[in-house]
Amino acid sequence: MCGRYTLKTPLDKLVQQFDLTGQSPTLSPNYNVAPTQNVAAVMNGRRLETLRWGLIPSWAKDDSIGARLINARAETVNEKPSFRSAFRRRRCLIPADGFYEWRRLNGGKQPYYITLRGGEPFVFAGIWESWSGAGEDVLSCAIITTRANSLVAEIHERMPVIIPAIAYDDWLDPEIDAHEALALLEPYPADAMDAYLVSTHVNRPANNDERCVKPL
DNA sequence: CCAGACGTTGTT
DNA sequence: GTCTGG
DNA sequence: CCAGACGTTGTT
DNA sequence: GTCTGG
Repeated sequence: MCGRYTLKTPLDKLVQQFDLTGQSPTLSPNYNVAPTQNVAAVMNGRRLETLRWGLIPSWAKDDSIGARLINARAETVNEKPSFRSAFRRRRCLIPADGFYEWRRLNGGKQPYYITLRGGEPFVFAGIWESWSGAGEDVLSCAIITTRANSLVAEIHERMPVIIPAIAYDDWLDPEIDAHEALALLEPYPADAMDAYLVSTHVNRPANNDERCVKPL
């Protein structure tokens, strides 16, 4: 799955890499992006916006459900009531430069840091929703997961969907049909990725520094 | 018809 | 809002 | 994802 | 054990 990631690439590089338009929110390097926090997302029109990680369906009575809807399975995202309308009409790209997965072994857990080979920033496939149950509207999002490729499978059964640059426009286009969007949800090639063991420093969401990504 | 759920992961 | 279960 | 709380009454 | 919060 995907429950933590990093975004430490400077904004000017993201603007260049993802053809961002308009005014972007300010970003500071984040080595430990965690659920319920505000995250940067590329919306249709290539505008960078800030959304809460953990999707709050429009019908939710309160926002607490969002903490549990941090991922949506590619296999069912077009069917589940919580995700279906967002998947069909409100897709986004969530920039990152690495993500963490925990490997279970002999009752323990060790975190690994996974990046693209070369360390370039990339984007997760995301869906977003607007919730107006409290005073102001809350925009929130979820990251879509799929089966792990051969590299990540050594660590965990699932991994986030990474959208290749050639598919950015299609993914963001609300007019493409669900079938076309589903076809983009494939595991990223293992031979284009790297993974290494890191310390449990990253376990604590408040820890946000270089030690999170330091090879063990 | 109305009531109640609506999610993923991992573990058993 | 929409679907499933009773 | 992991970390941390999880309860009431009454007193300071 | 289970739920909430980050």
